[in-house]
Amino acid sequence: MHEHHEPNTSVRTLRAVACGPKGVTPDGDHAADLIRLLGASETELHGLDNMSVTVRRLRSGEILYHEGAVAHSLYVVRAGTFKSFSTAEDGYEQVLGFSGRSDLLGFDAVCMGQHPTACAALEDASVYAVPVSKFMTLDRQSPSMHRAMTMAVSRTLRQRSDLVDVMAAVAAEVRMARFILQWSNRMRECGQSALRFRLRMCRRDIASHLGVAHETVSRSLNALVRWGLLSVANREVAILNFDGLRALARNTRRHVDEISGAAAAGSSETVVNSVFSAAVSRPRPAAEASAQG
Amino acid sequence: MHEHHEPNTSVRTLRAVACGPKGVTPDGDHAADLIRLLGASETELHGLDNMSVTVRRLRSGEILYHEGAVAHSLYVVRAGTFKSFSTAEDGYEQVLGFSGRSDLLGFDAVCMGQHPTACAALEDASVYAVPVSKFMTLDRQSPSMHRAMTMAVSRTLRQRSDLVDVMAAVAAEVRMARFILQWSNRMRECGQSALRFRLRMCRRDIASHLGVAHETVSRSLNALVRWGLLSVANREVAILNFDGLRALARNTRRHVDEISGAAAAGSSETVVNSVFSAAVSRPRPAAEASAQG
DNA sequence: CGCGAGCTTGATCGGAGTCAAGTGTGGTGG
DNA sequence: CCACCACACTTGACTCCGATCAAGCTCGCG
Repeated sequence: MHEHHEPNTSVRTLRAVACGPKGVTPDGDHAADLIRLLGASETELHGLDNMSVTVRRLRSGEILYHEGAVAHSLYVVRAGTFKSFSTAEDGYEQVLGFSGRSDLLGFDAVCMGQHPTACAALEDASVYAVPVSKFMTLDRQSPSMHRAMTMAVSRTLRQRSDLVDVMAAVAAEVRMARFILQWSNRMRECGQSALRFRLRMCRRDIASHLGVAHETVSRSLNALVRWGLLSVANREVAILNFDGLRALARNTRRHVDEISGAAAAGSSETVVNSVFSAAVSRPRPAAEASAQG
Repeated sequence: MHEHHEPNTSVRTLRAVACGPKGVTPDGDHAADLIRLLGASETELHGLDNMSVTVRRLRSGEILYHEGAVAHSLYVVRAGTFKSFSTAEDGYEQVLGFSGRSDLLGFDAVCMGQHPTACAALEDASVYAVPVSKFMTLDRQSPSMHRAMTMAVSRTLRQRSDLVDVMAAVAAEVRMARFILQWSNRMRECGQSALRFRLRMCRRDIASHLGVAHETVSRSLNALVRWGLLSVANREVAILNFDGLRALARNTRRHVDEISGAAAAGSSETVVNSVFSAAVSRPRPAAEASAQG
């Protein structure tokens, strides 16, 4: 299960990749790349030589860090996709989030010195590694880098809220809709198509992420397809009706009105509209709403 | 709904509060207090005079910041309890977390310049407010403060994972058990009793936090009482069987074995043991577990 | 080609959402 | 001090969604 195909490739600097396992790294270049990745200006690149920014490459399925492992570094995803997860005693794996390019990993370890969660690559991937000690004094060495990293941390926190948003939905189809929309947003932020993309994770991981059984993931996806909102082929997903999807995602209650009934009976286009309107115009007084402020 | 009882008291420096017990207090002392609260050493207190750390007091139910509000400051809870939440179009309120003494609030706003979530005081409370701009250059002015704040951010991230942990549980009683345990931990960290405490939030907020209906919160709490794990009187909670509670909280699947049946039939003590053992020793092969690494 | 993992589909049943009353409980004002 | 009200909380009944168990199916890979 946890095979390490080529252990010697797990940690190495970029120079090391090019020239051999023991090469010295031109850290400055890495630091500049990292700043660029994080979207900050690179006006201040002096003093980065001793930043010790290294690159680590991982194969699909490889572990970036284990749960409970001592935290040496923070990571910024350079390529590929990761899943963060924790494992229960009985082996149940709770997926806490998926991370892609420019996402920060491992920061939740800073406060305890060890990683509270594990992280694994879902495909061949690579990350920048920044030693925690370096991060702490980052502001003095490179304010722009510090600024960028701080932003990344904040973004991480925000993404965690998104996860809650997904799990908060009561109906399985709504969870799925929200998940697809979140993934779509991420794709857009990465400059890729927001309407056609490939899910990098298996159904089981999605299930854990959404808090449903993996059979339910299949059924929910199927439902969205039947309603003409999506087209799904394996892990390839295309959004056919963006507004309809968003309307569905807005539902906060279990019963998704008559959507399922009407849509299941009819077929495609006109049905889509009914889904849209039904999901959008639900003036139900929202008994569950608490405006206690 | 959003009444501001005394607008002039909402934001003030401690100096403004000079009428308080200790008389006039310069900002530097605020910074020192804040560092102390965050648990850092206060070896470097110079250069804190222009830190602009202010104190804001809130009444029960008052909003610290609204969803979408421009982010001026970060906040560290000095006293009281807060809830972070986002509001859906239909008025449904999703509670993202509860925060207490020394918790950091508002950091998820840094990456966008405005608060993605709202925050309200659940009781009379007060916070330290640190301007975002100050935070960015904090390391140069006060490394120890910077260190402490960074730790706080990391802790915030960790707490968000805890929330996922709560919502990930399938059975309602398990969610409740995990929630109670988390709250117990917080109480302990604050130096208060981990076995007896008062929930500061209403059932409805708990429900939103756990991702269940508020009626289910009542029923779940009741179930824990019936099983002899807890005693509940209004918002006062006492943990009667800590290990049993933890055993229950470990369940990852819907069916909590015969706990409910056996416990509902019998009464208290011996039942507790059966709950304990039943919850602990469940060697079921965990079909849902994915050890895909 | 065959194996295995991932994925889909079907059948069943129990838990929890929903609706609907009731029962405190705290705050306000007469 | 009590009446009153709004709100928080509890309890019951009913229905239905989704977890669970159980086969098949598909795809990728050795």
